[in-house]
Amino acid sequence: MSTLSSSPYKGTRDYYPVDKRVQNYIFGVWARTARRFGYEEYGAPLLEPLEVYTAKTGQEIVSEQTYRFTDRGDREVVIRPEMTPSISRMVAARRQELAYPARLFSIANFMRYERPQRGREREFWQLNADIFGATGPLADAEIIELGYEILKAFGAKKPMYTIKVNDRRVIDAMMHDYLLLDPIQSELMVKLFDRKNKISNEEFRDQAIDIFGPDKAADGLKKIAGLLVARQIDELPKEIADNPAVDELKHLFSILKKRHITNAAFDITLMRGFDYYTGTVFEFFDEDPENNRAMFGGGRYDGLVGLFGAEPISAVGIAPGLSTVELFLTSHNLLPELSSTTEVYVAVLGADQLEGAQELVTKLRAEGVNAELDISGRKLDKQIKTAVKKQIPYLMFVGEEELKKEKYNLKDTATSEEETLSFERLVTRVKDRRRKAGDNSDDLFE
RNA sequence: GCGAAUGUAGCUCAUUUGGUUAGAGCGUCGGGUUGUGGUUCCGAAGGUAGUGGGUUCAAUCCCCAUCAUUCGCCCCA
Repeated sequence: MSTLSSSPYKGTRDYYPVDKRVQNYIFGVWARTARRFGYEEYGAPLLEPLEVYTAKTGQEIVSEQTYRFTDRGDREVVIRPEMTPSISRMVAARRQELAYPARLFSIANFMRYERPQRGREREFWQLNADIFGATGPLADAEIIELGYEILKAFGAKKPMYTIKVNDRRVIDAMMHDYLLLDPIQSELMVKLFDRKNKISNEEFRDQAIDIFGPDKAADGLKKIAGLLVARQIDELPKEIADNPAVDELKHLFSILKKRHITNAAFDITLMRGFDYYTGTVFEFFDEDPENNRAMFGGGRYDGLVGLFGAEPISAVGIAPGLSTVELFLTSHNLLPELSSTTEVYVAVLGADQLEGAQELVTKLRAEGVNAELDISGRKLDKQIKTAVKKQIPYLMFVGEEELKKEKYNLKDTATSEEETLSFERLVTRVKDRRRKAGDNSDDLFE
């Protein structure tokens, strides 16, 4: 007889209270920032019909990287691997009734059948924030600003990361009008650009030659070299600069500059997928040498809502992931000490005082204080150790004398400071701390 | 899907040219203190060495398979 394994399914994580605190902290910052920008929360089903994804995503991705099954009614079903198709479906379904521009966000979990790696799990959590029904650089800038403000709310400084920006139409112009590539070559070249920062210049050159073919390689390489020295939009070659998207990009950067988002820059090598993006694309990059990676990104996808039989509705969105943000916060030492949501641990001095302590805890709870009572009857030092281990901010001692005088010793478990307070003062003290700490635990559900 | 490394107590690691009962620190639990922890002292529990098979008189150690974790590739909606 074999024993059951206690480890979680491959690529998934267990969230014990200590982990859940971190998760709730991050979710709380996401939700608060999104609400501050006027976004309202929505929810969508965990399962979607297979067609929702096959319509717009590469076949390989849907068939090999999704959790899919046939339900009892012979329907092909997929566990959602992302939110964008679901929210596009929802917007299409109510396209006549929604008030535009519609600003929507959700925080949800997703599953992809992939090889787990650092910062990439099979089950993962994301914030999705999107604007529907607004075209142009103002909407694009707002979405980027939302990402910027989220990182600011975590305490991130501008030098810690950069925001790379490009435009799908600029990419198309570059591949088609400037490099004169056919669609198949373009796709390969896009992937090659995507890998550019991961491979050596020699490898890049050799693979580029393969794509161009022997006849056009020399000319093509010269053109690419010209592109790569262009760090500014103004330096782009004429064939690309004539594209209307370039003016919009310039406008976008001028808006970002007015918002003091100075760590955003044009990056011709930013590709970011190629299936449903139609305009601006962007990515937030961690600049820490230990964790130099794309954190999250987003872009404009004006064609997706129209796939659900409705007239097209423009859309732009951003999707930060939990594990990459957590890695960023950890590598820059931005994660705060998070204590228990329980605020007061009531230690009982003498087993015969349990009844009086119980009544007191009930009173605390009635005042809205999160309070836990030690019912173990153990010695005092054990009770204290338990409270400290649970990282409960306050410890309250209840014994015969305290109950008689109605004065209680309240100990701050972090500083060891202890003071004697009346019940009312004690409740005020606990609530003051809560306000100062900026309750970050469960306001998601307010 | 491909390549590499790793797998010994809850955690971090010892131990082997293959040889009695696999050790330590931290942690956990109990006690020295009948009202104060994060600093002491004493004691205890906890392991079929990831799992399965093979070689051998004998395997934690060598070989094969498998699973898991980590790193890289592919991919990354």
